[in-house]
Amino acid sequence: MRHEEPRPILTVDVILFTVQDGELRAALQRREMPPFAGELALIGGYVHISEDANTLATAARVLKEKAGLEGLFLEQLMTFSGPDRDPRGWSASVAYYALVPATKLSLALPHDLVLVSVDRIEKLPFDHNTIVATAVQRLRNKGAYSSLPAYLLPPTFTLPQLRNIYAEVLGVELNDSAFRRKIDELRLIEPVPGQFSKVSARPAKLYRLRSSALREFDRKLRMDRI
Amino acid sequence: MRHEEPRPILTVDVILFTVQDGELRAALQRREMPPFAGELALIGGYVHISEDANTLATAARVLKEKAGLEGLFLEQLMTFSGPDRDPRGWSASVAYYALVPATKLSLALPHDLVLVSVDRIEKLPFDHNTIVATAVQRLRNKGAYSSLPAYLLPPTFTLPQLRNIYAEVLGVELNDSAFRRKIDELRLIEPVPGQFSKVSARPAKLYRLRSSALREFDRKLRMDRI
DNA sequence: CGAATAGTGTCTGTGAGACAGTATTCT
DNA sequence: AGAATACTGTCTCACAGACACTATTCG
Repeated sequence: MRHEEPRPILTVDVILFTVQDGELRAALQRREMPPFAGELALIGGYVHISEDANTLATAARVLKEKAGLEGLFLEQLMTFSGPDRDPRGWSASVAYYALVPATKLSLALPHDLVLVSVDRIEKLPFDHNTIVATAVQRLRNKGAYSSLPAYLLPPTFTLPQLRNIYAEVLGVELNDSAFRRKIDELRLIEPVPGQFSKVSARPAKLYRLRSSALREFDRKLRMDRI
Repeated sequence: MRHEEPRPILTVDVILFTVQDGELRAALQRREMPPFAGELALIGGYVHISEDANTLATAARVLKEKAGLEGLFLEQLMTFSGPDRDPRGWSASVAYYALVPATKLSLALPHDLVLVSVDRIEKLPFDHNTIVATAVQRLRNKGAYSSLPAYLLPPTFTLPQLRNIYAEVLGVELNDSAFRRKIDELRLIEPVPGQFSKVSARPAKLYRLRSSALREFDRKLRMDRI
């Protein structure tokens, strides 16, 4: 019997993504407490068994308490574990990733949050570099066959904006007419009647997601031959 | 500060899949210890922080100790958590799924393991019904665009066997010539020179996976319109 | 008017389903 | 020979990329 073994530490980490200035960026926060106090790391925290219904609730609470953000797309990534990832001892961290439109973020960006391009992230404490890399991979992969990138846009958006956000997430250029055809077929979005965006040369129709739920396709949007 | 809060319980559960008699089945085991002693449940156990390098190692150890199986395809599914899923208190279970060829299993099926069709699983303790349902969904989904179903076959197999295992995992019939074309294009497999299977009317060429790693495609094998 | 961006129409190559037809073994 | 299963060839339709073309606004 090994009932005497201490229990592992259980934490939650959140990778908060946004697209800003045409770049996919992740939010990092300067740690207040040890270990690694003062260093930039993922937003995270302990599971509070007295108040959290599950680790998803922990992630949502941590996002609210530490970044002041609510109502975001939030999904479990995977769990990272081991004896050495945290100096306090054998630990497991359930990682979540969240998507926030840059517009929502710019209203009130918390002072201690830094947005860093995912291609320019320095060495982070714990195994946070691995976690971020895994999250980026998941986002790029899932972005190619789901409505996921749309959660990086405000509730209403134009077709060029949608195409650009997909292109930025996937890191490729997208054929405009093929993209329109595909999005049309999939019936992902619907026009907002009578509304036009006027930020560019010619006003563009405004659309919104037809359903707030994440939807997946059966083919990838961009099918680069391997 | 909440340092006084007790830590959550951390366990690992494994959904062991096989295809037997043309059915996708999951392994269940009668529990020796409370809670729910004597009931059928998923194979699982505590993380042993003194010996497990991470929860993947826990899953592999549990599979070996409780089912006598090693060297299987084994991948993390997701983590399930909450205050009520385990009567012992707030707990998190990192779920893994494993694939085993029926041939390997029939050599020495542990006495206390039961294989149940995933369509006929009764009420299980904990939240194990949810875990199994999630695993089946993942297997069906990922099976459609990866070499995953091949891990349900022995190291060498024929093309009809491969087609059947995909069809059984996906729950659909597959067009034979389209399947051959696709598998050929993807270069997933290579012939084993001079080897033939003689179980059916006409001997069939034997193949093996070209790489032991899981490979994904950019299109689903079967594209049922939604 | 021309620049810039939004949106449409059409040609073409490729890939997948359907299915007929051929090959090889067994009884 | 005929049944059963393995394998191949071909026709056709649908879909995605390419790209030219039209539309609408602004300076």
